[in-house]
Amino acid sequence: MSSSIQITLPDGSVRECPAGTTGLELAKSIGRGLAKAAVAMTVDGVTVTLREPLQRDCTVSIVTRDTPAGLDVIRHSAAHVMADAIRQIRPEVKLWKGPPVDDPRYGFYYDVDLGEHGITLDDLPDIEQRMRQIIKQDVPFEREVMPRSAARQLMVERGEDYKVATIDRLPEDAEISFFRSGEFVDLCKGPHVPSTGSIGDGIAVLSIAGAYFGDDASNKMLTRVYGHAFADKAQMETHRQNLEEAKKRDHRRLGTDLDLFSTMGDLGAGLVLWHPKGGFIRHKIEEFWRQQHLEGGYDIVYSPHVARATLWQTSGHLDFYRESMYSPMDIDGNDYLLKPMNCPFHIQMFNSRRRSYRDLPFRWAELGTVYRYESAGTLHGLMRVRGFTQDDAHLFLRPDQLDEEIERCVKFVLFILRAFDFEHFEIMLSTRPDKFVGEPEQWDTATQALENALQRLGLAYSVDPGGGAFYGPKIDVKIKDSLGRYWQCSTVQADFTQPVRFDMSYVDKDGGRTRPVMIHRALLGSLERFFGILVEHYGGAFPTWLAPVQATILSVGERHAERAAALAADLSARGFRVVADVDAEKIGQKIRQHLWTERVPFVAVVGDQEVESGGLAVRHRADGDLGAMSVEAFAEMLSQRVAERR
RNA sequence: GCCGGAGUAGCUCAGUGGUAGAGCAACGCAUUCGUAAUGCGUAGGUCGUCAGUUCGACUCUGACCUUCGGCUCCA
Repeated sequence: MSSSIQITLPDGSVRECPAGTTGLELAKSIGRGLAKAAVAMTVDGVTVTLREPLQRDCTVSIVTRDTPAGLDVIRHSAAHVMADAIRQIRPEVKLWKGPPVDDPRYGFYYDVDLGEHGITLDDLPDIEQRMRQIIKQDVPFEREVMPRSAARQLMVERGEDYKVATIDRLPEDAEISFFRSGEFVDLCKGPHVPSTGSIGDGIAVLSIAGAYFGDDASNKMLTRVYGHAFADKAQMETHRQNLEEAKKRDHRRLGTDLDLFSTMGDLGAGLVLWHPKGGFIRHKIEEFWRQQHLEGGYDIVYSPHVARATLWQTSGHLDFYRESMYSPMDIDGNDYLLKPMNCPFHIQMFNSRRRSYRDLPFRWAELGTVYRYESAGTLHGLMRVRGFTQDDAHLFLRPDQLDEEIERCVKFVLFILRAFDFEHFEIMLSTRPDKFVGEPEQWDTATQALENALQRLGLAYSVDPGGGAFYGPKIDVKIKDSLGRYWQCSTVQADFTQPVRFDMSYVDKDGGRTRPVMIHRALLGSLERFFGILVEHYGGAFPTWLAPVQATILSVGERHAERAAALAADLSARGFRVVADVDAEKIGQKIRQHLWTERVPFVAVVGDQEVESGGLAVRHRADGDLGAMSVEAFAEMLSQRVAERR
């Protein structure tokens, strides 16, 4: 204690302190404001609790509550306090784990086992109330290190079976630490805030769900309680508002409100009805898609919805994914299956005649409707369905064409997504799974080709080890929905395996037979899912080029009805989607109806002034009042927007 | 598939062991109005489905279907 140590701070300054100085003391010595905002500290790169005494020369930065690292600590501590609260209400509870999570909806959870009588939504306010009490009591979080036997005994005594199991699974040399706050003690690496008061009042207990012990579906299911914590109450309030806002943008809500689609019960789960307005938007998406493919060197092909089981036997689907396919139907004594993928058909097209190296690459694209028997519990609006249309394409290449074509595909993906105003995606490189076909060397080559493409294009990506398809590695692009969930849309997959299974070949320069390489790729992924994401992305307010109705002409009074109808007819004849509203309603009501409720991009008002001038008073949903203009000017404006796809 | 909610009018929801209500939307009438809700009226429901308990079930019980929040899964 007598000796002093040198502490280097983030600004480079060095402080001389007595050895054994704690983070709390250090923070106080730097400034009161900092001490108040401090929740943990990073010592030589390792984040620890502020109660930790500093014994050696080191570099220290104080972690404050408003930083991502600080919030992580607050949320972790809040999880402990929540477990404490649940334990006070239900002493028989057995705890499993309660980490902070990186999810926009929730900050942390705790998995608990409550035996016969789980908790219900009605219990959540009580838990939150109890948490607030514990926070108010400002109980210190104290770290304790114990030998394995003592740690085990403590958990056995407290009936924490899951914690005992956790201890038993810790490696031999692991340091076993606990954090104690009052009566509550939990096996934990930490770090935690110095005392429960530091968590603050920006907390909430939000929802409950089931979760498997050990994240393994063959294990018992426990109760997961989700909560959130922020640096302060105002941020928690903002978060609640964001959740409300996201709810309003939820594609299922908007799909009903705007009459875009439905997934009504009698159809069967996971099947979608596209209503006229949703169908029209899909039509525009498909139109754009076809045009871009034809311009991009693709050919458009079609294939049937069912095929004989033998085809799926050859492709390997029956061996690998039978349980994800709809049951077979008996046709003339043969089993037929609904297609879960389009690739075997395109391969059959390739094999339908002799191919030359001169013809490659083939780029064959299809909007192919596939059926997959997804588990009932995973179905979700348009995002996860059982019948959907893939914007699929298969490229058949000479091996030397692989690198270039992969790069082309990835570029195409980005171009298409950007056309729909998506700028933020998550790119993932998925490598060889445990269950795979083909040769490891081929996998390496293909993985390298994918990685090269990402690097040449300068794209940030992460690696998902073992996340590849059974036939090859892939690049996946995910898009975020309004609730912060990521959904996979685009995919580019290399495949050396299907060509072998289907014994594909082309005639090479020297007259010999060579095996082609395949790329599977989808840009939008599933039209259903993409549409769902698009609805949320635009909040139902589709840009002019996609909007089912681009403009509504509103008559002010009865004497303007004829003129309004004529203008709508005129603009319709020019190829725009324009209707007139000549109801005897007030203009404010009509504006509200069309611009805000139905989210039509433009309204144009026709009253005495406009009848006289022959023009329109135009207003845009987002850009506001655009003033009076002639029909020609308005038509020009619409054309401009459509041409620019906005 | 698993855990836990929910299903009443087109939508959002209230309601009770004795065969149902509100607001918005729809429709009709009146109003003819200048940029985010005009008034009055009418109509609309086998209370998810099927069984069971009961004198009687929308209400209680069970199964199933659908759906919501997660978990597992996602070629």
